[in-house]
Amino acid sequence: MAIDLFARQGFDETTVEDIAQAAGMTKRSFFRYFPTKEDAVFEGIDLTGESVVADIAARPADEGPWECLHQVLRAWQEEIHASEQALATIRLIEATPALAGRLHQRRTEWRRRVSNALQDRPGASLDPYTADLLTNAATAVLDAVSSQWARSDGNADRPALLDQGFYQVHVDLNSRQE
Amino acid sequence: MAIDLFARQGFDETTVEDIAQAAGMTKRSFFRYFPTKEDAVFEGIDLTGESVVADIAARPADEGPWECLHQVLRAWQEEIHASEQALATIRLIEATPALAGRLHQRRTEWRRRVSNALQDRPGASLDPYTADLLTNAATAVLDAVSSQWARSDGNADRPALLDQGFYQVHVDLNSRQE
DNA sequence: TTCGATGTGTCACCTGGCGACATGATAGTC
DNA sequence: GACTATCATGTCGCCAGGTGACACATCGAA
Repeated sequence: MAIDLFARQGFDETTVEDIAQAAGMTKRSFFRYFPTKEDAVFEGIDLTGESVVADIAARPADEGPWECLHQVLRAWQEEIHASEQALATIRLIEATPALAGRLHQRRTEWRRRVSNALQDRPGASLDPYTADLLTNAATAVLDAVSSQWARSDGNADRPALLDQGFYQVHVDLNSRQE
Repeated sequence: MAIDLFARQGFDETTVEDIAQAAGMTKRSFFRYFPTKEDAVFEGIDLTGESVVADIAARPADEGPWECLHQVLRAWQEEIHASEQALATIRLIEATPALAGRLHQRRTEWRRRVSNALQDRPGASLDPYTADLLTNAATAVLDAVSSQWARSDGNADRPALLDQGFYQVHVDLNSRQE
């Protein structure tokens, strides 16, 4: 709904009242559904990654954390970006700094939880710094995948890109350099 | 100046008029110095990385891109975070989503330029995706360093953390998995 | 029917941010 | 020393995002 308006006339140029009116409600009501104008863009997309944390805990304990992230994120983003509007949404986000910022805010929350989930895996003995490195590196891959996917006008194979990214980037666990 | 106020009473609780008044100017004048309220926090910090791009071009051509990033960022962040207020600033940013978002916006610009600079290095034949992976992975390390440094109350050795991060994370250049 | 919960509209308000214009200081020229 | 262009700043008014308080309606349970 709101995304159509944003895509047509731009994010900043679309007021909350416009969106609300188009949806047959009041500005005040809009803010009862969405905490901010930005969040209307992420409507229906699970960015907090409830499932991700659970999935991490469910992976076999003898799997390395990097591979674990790889498998979980592969499943997760396939599910997320099955949407029709994915390309338009990504383009919109890339073109709108405020949206990129908001996405990052959500991701920050998400990363904290993922980082903790990694540390909590049975048998894992990760220090917080390494857990952050792993988590941040994973989002680095995710971001690169999104960019490349948008660059290809949505034609690239997202899972393949993700796999490639996870193969090209690795994270060592031993914190001592040899 | 503004950071003191933010640190004392919180970012949202400090209005632009407060800051302006404390600085002996008008609200309107404040916005002539800073494009947004957030930017007052980053006062004096070079986030656009003018120097980084130049430094990348100046590194020896036979150096791998990951090592190149490592060396350049090592120098860069030593310069940046020599400031007294660095810890307070990082804490403030971590506690204020809006600031984290704004920082990320700046970083996005920065990453685009760094990614291009990597591709433009003499002798480098990086595809855009790999260049993005390298750049994003580097910021992943930077972010983890900042978090860890804040976690240690500013006692950790930032350059050492950066080195460790760059050793633990690597990025392969060959895009084919073997 | 009555009651309470839930959803929505209305109104008023604060704040960040911008555009337009006025004013004052400052520096440079004749 | 008077004149003027320039720049910084103040003043005013406006828009839009976001919140709190309150009223009203609808609907299901008792």
